[in-house]
Amino acid sequence: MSTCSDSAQLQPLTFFKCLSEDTRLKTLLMLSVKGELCVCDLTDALQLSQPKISRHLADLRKCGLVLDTRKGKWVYYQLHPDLPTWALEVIKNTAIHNNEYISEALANLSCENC
Amino acid sequence: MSTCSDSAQLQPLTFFKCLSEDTRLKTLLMLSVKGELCVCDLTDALQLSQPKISRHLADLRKCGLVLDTRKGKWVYYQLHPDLPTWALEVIKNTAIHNNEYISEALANLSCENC
DNA sequence: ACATCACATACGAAATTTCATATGTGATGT
DNA sequence: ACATCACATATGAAATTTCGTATGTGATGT
Repeated sequence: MSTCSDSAQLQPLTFFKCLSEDTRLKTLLMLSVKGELCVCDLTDALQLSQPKISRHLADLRKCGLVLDTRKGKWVYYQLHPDLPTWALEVIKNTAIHNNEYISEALANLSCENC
Repeated sequence: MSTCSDSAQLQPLTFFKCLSEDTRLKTLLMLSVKGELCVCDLTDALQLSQPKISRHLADLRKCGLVLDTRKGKWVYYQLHPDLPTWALEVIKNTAIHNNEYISEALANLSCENC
């Protein structure tokens, strides 16, 4: 991912580059299903190292796809409320029709998020 | 693009990797608008070298996103009729809401395709 | 038979992306 | 003041992707 810190309107190519990597795609689909998740939820769900998750979240943040909110020690991520409708629909549409792609990760979440 | 010659069901990650490159994304969006285009239409529209277009079309073909049909000297490409509905909707949804992204390329098409 | 046209593929160099390791930061507890 | 927890970032090596040049293939025309 090239760092796309252009605060301009979301370009389709930028958007799809964000979706073209396994960790980022699963993160976005899970957020669309779960509403919000913290970094440690994602490391549990995806069974990946914390820096790896963190780096990809930074990419998504720079492109404006996710919004982070600090709550005490934890940082919670959600799909960005200002996401263009077409982009949000792509994410939701993909999540709904590809359940098996994220079902294992969702199952790894501790029950408080279920 | 890794050559994804798996004839299995289209995986979301595979699909979005196809959409994560400028030439491939514009090609798919144009095909969704125009129905079918030959290689030379695409070189004209995108102002790119023939081998470059051809290589990306091969990627899209291997992933099952496009279908090619020979008509005399020309090879025409279209979105694959067996594309899952969710994937087709992603492409159409993106094309409709990002007109400016492909408008210049569409304008470069000779009138027989307009 | 030969040339040409439209397109496909091989190959290697260059650019980009990914990732693990190491280090930094800010908030909280003692 | 110090340790720790949850997370962020820098760096460089490795893997992957991209692209131009050169070459191959099949169909058509002469």
